[in-house]
Amino acid sequence: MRLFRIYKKLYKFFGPQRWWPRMLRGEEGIFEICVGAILTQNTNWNNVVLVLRNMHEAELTCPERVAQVRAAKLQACVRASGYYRQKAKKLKIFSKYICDNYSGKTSCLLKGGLVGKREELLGLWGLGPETADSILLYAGVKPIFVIDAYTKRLCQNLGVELVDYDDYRLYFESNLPKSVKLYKEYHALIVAWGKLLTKDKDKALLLIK
DNA sequence: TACCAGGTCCTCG
DNA sequence: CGAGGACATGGT
Repeated sequence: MRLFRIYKKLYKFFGPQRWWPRMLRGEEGIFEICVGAILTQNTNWNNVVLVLRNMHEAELTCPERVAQVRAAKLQACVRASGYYRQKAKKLKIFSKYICDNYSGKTSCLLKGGLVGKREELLGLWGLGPETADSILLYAGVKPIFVIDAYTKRLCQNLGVELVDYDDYRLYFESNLPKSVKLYKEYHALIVAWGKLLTKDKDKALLLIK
């Protein structure tokens, strides 16, 4: 298993990543993961942290509050993570979905089937496959492998060229043990590797040889 | 100072 | 479909 061998190398080099990073626990912690997953779309995590702090101060830590807060106020909170009008709208839509269908309990993600929930999330405006899968894996604790831009770059360097998002996902899922813990850690390690790739390309490539 | 960051949606051919 | 553009801020 080549993918597992690479995983072990990355783990040995970078150590445990402890994803998903968050300040809150319990119900609010689950919601915070979903919010972060939306905010980090094509955006540096540092900017996301600024927004999470704003939202915490504004007590926007549950779906009910986000669904009800004035759009202009939410936009102001979200500004630092970029695309702030779109992202405020995405947070509203996701929050309303949780409120209307699951009584505002983001922990609904922990229950039910993976496939059904994935379809629901993908049906929401603003949630594409990576965001939906991040939510399912890290908030819903469901065994689904998250594919991001770095994962595709890793594949490129392994000589694996696929087209569709799901083809990449199934490639990882079918070549690794089905484990939430492994999927969480591996995705986080790939991001760490991706960052190294931009800083020191030779070192990053050597690491996966 | 350009360029990039843990994507997604929309439009047009 | 698929390519191309829009969305936006903060760090280096």
